[in-house]
Amino acid sequence: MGVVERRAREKEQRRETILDAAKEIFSRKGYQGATMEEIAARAELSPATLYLYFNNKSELFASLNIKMLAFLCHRVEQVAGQKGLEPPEKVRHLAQAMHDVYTFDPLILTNVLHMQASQELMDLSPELKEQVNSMAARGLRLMAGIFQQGIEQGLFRPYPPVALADLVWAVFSGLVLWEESKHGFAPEKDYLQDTLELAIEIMARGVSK
Amino acid sequence: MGVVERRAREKEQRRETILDAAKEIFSRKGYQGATMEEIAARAELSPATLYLYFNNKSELFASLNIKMLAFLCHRVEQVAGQKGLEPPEKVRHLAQAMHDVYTFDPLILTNVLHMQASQELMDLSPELKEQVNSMAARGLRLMAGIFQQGIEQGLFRPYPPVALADLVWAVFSGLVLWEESKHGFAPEKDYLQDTLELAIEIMARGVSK
Amino acid sequence: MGVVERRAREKEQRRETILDAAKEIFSRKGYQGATMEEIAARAELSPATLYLYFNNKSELFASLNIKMLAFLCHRVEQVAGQKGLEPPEKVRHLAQAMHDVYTFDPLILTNVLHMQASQELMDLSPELKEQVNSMAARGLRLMAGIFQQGIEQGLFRPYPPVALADLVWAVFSGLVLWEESKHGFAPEKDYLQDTLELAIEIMARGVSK
Amino acid sequence: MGVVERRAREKEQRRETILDAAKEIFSRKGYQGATMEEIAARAELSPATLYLYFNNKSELFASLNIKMLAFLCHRVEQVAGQKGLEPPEKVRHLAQAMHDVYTFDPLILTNVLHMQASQELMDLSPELKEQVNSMAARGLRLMAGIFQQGIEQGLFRPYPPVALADLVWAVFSGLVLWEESKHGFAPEKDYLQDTLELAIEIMARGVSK
DNA sequence: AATGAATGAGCTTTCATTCAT
DNA sequence: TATGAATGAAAGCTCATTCAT
Repeated sequence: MGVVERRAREKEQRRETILDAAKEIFSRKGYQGATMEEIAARAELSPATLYLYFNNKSELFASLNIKMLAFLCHRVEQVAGQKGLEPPEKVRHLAQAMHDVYTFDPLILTNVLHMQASQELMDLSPELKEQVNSMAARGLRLMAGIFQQGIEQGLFRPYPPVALADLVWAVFSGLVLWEESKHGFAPEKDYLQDTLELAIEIMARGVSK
Repeated sequence: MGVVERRAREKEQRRETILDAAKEIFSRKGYQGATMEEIAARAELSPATLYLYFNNKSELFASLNIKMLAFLCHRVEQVAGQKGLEPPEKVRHLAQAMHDVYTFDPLILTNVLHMQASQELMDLSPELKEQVNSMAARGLRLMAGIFQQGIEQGLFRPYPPVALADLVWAVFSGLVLWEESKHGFAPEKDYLQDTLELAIEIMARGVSK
Repeated sequence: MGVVERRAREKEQRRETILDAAKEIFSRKGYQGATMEEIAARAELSPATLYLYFNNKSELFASLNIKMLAFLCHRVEQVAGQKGLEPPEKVRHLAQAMHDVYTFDPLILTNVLHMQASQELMDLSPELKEQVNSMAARGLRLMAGIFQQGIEQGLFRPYPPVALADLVWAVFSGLVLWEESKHGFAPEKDYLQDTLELAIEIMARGVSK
Repeated sequence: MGVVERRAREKEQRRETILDAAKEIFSRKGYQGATMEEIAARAELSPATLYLYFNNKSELFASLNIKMLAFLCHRVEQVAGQKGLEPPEKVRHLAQAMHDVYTFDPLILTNVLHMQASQELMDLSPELKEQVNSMAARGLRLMAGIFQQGIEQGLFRPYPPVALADLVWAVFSGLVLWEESKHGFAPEKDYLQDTLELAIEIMARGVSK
């Protein structure tokens, strides 16, 4: 492995460092509240350096979201692609997968949704925009597919599949927001697990005949 | 009806105009993203005029939230205070009430939660801070009370009532976020009703023995 | 005295009310620090009303200074015009007169000097500008006259009279500034008298052969 | 002399450039009247740049005053510490020292006194506040010490030493204000020297038995 | 490649001034 | 005559972004 390769790996590592820092700051302060300077400080770099890796603030944010969406898609894909699993089982696995995602980073969805909501404001390059959108769509399509399969096998009520995917999304988002709300309302942590279980049941219930 | 009265009514109306504009903008852009200039433009006023009615940006935001919380509390109170209604019925009514609130303004909770999350950053006057917090607490206490009553009557599983109130909150927030997400993912509107029904069932299920 | 006269007197009274309020506020906050709103509040009037009596902030300030200068000139005139008084006596009386002025309003000179210093910045009407300048000049001329007389009678050293008048001014200003400085350095009040006495001596000493 | 050193020196130089510009503008317009934009323009920098060197307007003003007070303290210290000098001589030297300070920058005291007067209004960091106050106190203590010594040796009348230091201060301030007043009254420059001499005599006279 | 330094653009906020009533 | 309400203009300050080194 020559110098070129090492350089490339180093560069990739820096990128990750920055994305990690960005995740931390964007999560805590929101997109508008975060400053490039603060992200740079957390990454132990100068603000100017960030611009060597990302064209501007919104592309940094977008790249972060793509990374997170990729992880989410990956997990959902695993579930969707699992052979020899009945749809109801898959739904359970799906919920578990989403819980994993949530555990991996509780703020994924807050961010992703925010990205979606204000996409028109950000001046992303067309490629990035495309990437974000297609990835989000893919995640939903995968989820919808699971429910669709169940419907086709006559196991699920024929709720329009998109709506069900949205339900997953919604309940999951509930968890996220709920988590956030605790800064103010402060229930005990453990009820998250209870809530998750209920959410799984809802999903299963909502789709099984 | 003297001049003074008309003046007072006009003033109150302006306040409402501003709060409406603020709701619109804060909802779309978030607290940090919204600018006083934009809010003023939407209210068809000059930015300076906003400061005749609100001391600063955060107090405008806080006032908006207080108004929304007041409406929410009012509705929940109606349900909680309804005589001759069994707790399970009340839970159904509660869900309906929250749907009303949601219909009245789909963005209530997004804002309120954001307010809770970043409260420490805003330099609110102590009075306003107190008002926001006590109102939020009151809303939760009312909801918790409904479940508590059910538990005491042996009709509900003894989930800690706070957790249940949080569940309501969480699922409801899910609806909100879900709604938001549609800016990006755009499912059809009507599924909201389905989701709500499911949410009602969850709540009933989660609490009935 | 008809209605017209009463109206005129009332109007004059309002003017005085405003000038009093202005004196208070300008003294405490300085020209730039004072706001029309604060002055209006102190005069128990609306800001708009101030503009019925004065064209703008600087003319209000200028009018105030003219009033104060008038009082100062009046006192100095009394001393200068006193028959049968030898110049050395007159100097003593002059110092006393200035002390009276100072007692009447300790901030006269701070204000007047500020006015002089930044005159070019204020957009005064030519008439007001003229009035302020001629009044200040008259005050100095009167003081200079006293010393001049002494010199002509061979009683005072032939210091250029303007310089001596300036000395009076300077020492007196010292008192003013000194008073101001006490907000920070806080010596006891009574030493003002001592200092004044010394100042009188300086003045007498500086001019007597 | 590495890059780091040169950077540091350049940075220090910029700071000085800004302080010089600030001195000029604050002196002419006063604290409230001066604008950051004007100061920046004079320093041939953008307003934003000022904030790289000073946290805000009041800290810039405070830093300026600290610098000036430091110079003043330094000069007074030299006089106070001079061995083999009788108190009366020291008073003369003190007056000369203050004249030096005045020559170095005629506006030192105008600024410093203004700072003292409105200190409570400015939101300085506690450290800066402490620095300004302790430095001003130190200057006065040094001056008072000189007179105290004379009193203890029975050479001066037992005027409370603080009052005497204040007298020095006051007369000196008179010079400053007087200088200011000339923008309006414009006597010739040279009389400053005469006035100074008289001031020296006052001080000597005021304190010698 | 990395950064210290600089800045233009924009935001919140204030205030002298105006005007309809 | 008096004023409540409104606002243009400007001030302090922040921050994404650039550029010389």
